[in-house]
Amino acid sequence: MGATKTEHFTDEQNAIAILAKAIGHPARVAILEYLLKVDTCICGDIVNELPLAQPTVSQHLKELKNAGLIKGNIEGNAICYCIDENVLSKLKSYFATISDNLEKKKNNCC
Amino acid sequence: MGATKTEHFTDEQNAIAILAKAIGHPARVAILEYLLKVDTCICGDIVNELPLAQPTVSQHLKELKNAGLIKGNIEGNAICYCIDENVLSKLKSYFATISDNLEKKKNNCC
DNA sequence: AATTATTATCGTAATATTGCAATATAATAT
DNA sequence: ATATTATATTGCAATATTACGATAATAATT
Repeated sequence: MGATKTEHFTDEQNAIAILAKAIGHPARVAILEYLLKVDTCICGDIVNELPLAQPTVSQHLKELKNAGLIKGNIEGNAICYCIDENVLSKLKSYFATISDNLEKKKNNCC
Repeated sequence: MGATKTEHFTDEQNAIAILAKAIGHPARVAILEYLLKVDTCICGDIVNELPLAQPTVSQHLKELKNAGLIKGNIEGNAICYCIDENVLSKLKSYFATISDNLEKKKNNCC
């Protein structure tokens, strides 16, 4: 035991969980925010921005890519990473829906 | 090694990461969605809704509570859990900001 | 061809998460 | 008081994550 029982949940639940899990580390939040900040997305310097060793950063980038949050293009020598707009738009509407529904209900029982 | 280097990131980055991490498991996504669905929030039956044993569900609830996503009130014998509106509103605006900024930039380099 | 720069992968240690059986706790009901 | 119901905690095994040094892979530069 110890492995997540993915098969018992809906595809949407798993999809949201995968995205949230990928964001669930401050280094990856920092990477996303950095990618958002810089105009161009030539991103070799993410390593310099973060207080982590290069292999660690590379691993975090890989996880963000696996989750679908970022895309990477080979740019000659380096690699150009950037956020996938569509996925973030999906997260935006997911949390908007939940928050708006809560607002509507206002069952302040807790 | 192996522990997250929390101290190197900003408070906001850590806060978002903690929330996202808590949502980063399909069982906890399912719990949130269930809490959203039911009108009242007397929630002992979450265990029946999920394909997991009672201690496992209790643990997931604890993690959601630790992250601040849900609140719990003792309701006589049982416990009444419900989502913290404020925290979800915070997530809503965080992802809305990112998504809207991306939309504005439209630097489709990847 | 050798060097340099950039990113990825491997291997591994430390730590965290997941899941559950067994047990404990707390409130209600009998 | 005892049984019942609802939830939490403990302890533990299986698995996953985090971090990094060492090394590999790839492409540009000299």
